[in-house]
Amino acid sequence: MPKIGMQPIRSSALVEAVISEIGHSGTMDVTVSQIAKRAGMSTALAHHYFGSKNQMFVAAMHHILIQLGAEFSKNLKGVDDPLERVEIIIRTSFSDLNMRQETISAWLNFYVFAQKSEDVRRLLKIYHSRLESNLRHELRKLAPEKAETIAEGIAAIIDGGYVRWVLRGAKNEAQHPERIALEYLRLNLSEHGPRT
Amino acid sequence: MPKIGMQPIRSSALVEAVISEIGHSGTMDVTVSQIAKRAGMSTALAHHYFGSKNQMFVAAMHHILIQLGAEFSKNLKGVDDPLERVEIIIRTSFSDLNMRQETISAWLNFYVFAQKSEDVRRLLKIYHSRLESNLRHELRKLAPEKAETIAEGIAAIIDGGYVRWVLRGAKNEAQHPERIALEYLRLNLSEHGPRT
Amino acid sequence: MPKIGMQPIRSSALVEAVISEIGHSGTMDVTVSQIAKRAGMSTALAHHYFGSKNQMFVAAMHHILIQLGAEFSKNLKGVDDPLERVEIIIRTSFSDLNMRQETISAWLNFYVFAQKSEDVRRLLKIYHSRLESNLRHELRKLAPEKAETIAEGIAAIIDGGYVRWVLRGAKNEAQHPERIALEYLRLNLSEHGPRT
Amino acid sequence: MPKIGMQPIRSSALVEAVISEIGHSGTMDVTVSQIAKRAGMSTALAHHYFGSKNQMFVAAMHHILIQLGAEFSKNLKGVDDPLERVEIIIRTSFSDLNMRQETISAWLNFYVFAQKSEDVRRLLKIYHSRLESNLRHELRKLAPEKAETIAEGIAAIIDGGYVRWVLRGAKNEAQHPERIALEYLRLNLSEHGPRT
DNA sequence: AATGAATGAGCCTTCATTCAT
DNA sequence: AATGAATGAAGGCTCATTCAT
Repeated sequence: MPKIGMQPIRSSALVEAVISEIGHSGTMDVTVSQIAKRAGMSTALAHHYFGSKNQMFVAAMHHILIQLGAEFSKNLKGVDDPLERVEIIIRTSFSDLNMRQETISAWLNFYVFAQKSEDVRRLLKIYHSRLESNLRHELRKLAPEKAETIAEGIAAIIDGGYVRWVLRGAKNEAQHPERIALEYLRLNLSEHGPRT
Repeated sequence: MPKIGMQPIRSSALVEAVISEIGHSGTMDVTVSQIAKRAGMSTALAHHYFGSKNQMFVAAMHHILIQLGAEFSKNLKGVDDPLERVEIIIRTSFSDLNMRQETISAWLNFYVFAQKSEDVRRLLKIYHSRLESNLRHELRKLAPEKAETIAEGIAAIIDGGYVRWVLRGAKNEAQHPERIALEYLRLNLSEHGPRT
Repeated sequence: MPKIGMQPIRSSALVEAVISEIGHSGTMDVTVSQIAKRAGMSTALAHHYFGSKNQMFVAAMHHILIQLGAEFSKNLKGVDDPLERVEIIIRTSFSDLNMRQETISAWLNFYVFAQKSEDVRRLLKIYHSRLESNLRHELRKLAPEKAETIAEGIAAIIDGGYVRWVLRGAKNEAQHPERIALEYLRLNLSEHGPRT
Repeated sequence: MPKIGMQPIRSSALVEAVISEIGHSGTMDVTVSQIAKRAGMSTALAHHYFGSKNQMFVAAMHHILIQLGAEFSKNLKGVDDPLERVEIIIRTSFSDLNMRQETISAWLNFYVFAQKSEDVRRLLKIYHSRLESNLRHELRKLAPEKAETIAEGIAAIIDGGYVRWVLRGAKNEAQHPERIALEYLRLNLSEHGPRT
């Protein structure tokens, strides 16, 4: 009596194990053993489902991006005001979920990994373009001639914020990247056409 | 009397080889073999001078930071105007030398490595505090009540800029982080008290 | 269901290979490769089962002692006469099995190894105390006031006998340590109270 | 101005370093580095004088034997009584100098090494034959028909005594091998022809 | 579906030894 | 006489991956 329908269960257990393990160790130097053990299965089974360690990483990256995308969608749903939408994008980027040391650590590692894995690089690029195109789309309505630049600025502050947040043990609310990004946005817009 | 004074030569050859090798492969998954070969010596000699692979990495990080610090010093020498000094810090951060894919790649990898190596973490922290304290020092003269925030913002744009620059193959001058950072600075200051 | 129950088979194959390899080479400078090859498996598997070369040695020592203990038990079973029991202990110590160059060589090496390995030192001490306590127990019935000394004497002759036997290639029956030990015992007892 | 006549100084420094180092570590797994450092010179110079690590060991063994031989000669000088001579041999074997953990440890290691090195094996054999022939020579005057056996017995107790002494941390004077050996001698002789 | 068993390949590290000076 | 410099060779150990069951 073989169990059926195990595949999705096993897969997501593994994906979460990958993220968790990377987050804890801070590196991608995690063994398939560690991952499999945390996912509660043998290494052989892990390979059975993913074929290779590499693909486990890719799947994990994919998972993070899907999840992040879903979070964006959910928070943006029903909101029409452009400024509000941009602010939501910023706030979501720095949500508690995304600021967890574990997540950022995995994220940072995937940035590095992208330089080796074509697959991950592609995933990241897609994610980046989507984020920026979203930003630009709204910003064009707010500050047409600077939209591109502001979008890139916000994106840079987001990425830089992650990196610095995880590196600096101490958390200083005054230096929370969310504040920085929102302020950056406000400044740009107020210059263009002052908002109250 | 034996052949003498090889140590500094070998050491710096190794350090450069480490950076170069990490830069090329994009990962810290480089073998001591590769490093030693690129530095033109045997792995045994590499170990003789550094004791372990880990310490080669630490030395390389150290080297990058020292070099960066020197570049800052040089460019800032003789400049007194606070605004000018901040702009120089930004421009130096994005100098051609520092924007080389090789350097940034190594840099990014060291960020990750910092989560494993106490030594590297310490080095990074020192560097960060120095950079930020420099920024704050000048910014207090320009915008006292926002100095902290602006400093953090600039630092975030710098780090985010690195990450995104190396990730995105294509270079778009409009999105060059230097422009973003300078504009960010200008905006903040012009709001505070318009400059000529 | 995988091939199962290999562990004990592999373990004992390895243990025997260790003893055999040490016996042949006369040193503990044997590589894991040699051991694994003689045991018919890869070095990786050897490490899988024992974790480290050191533990292979410890396991081998353990094995020798267990085996020796079993031999003693077997030969002593059902024998009640104290003198006979002491003689059996001596004879068993010098049984053909225990006098094999291979075994003694391993034995001698473990003596040396004990100075490095806490584990082996403990094993040896336990074995020694057990042997001596056995000897003393019987000797107290035969020569109460000299039991301790005789026991130590016999033990010394046993250990010295091993060492000299393996060192001296030529075997001279007149100098067989068994004879020496038995004679030593006889002398001590005859002085104390003549036997029939 | 090359220094002249350094050779004997360097040699004996090295020989002592070898013994010392083996004694401290309890193994022959000492590196030429360690030896050379303790002898206050470079490894290159150590090789210059001895050619190879192996020969350093051989020289050290040689040194120990020479020194032991000298001790015997000194103590036996002028003594004519056979019994007294045998007792002196025993007492010298267990002199404080020879019972030092360091010495015994080196000694034990050389026993093992003898199984690999033809040179050391030869040295040991010569030493053994000389010791035994001395013993036999005297014992023939005391107990002609048992001389061989007694000699071997004493020798076994000596070697066994060393081994057990170094193994057992605790020193129990009642179990000091010297006492055992002397008692063994007395017993054998008293049986043959009682002495007062 | 699942896993113990097994291994090839490779990596870091150590070390005896040689050489030029 | 003396040593820093340098390396080839080898060893212990790890790990991703495959396979038989």
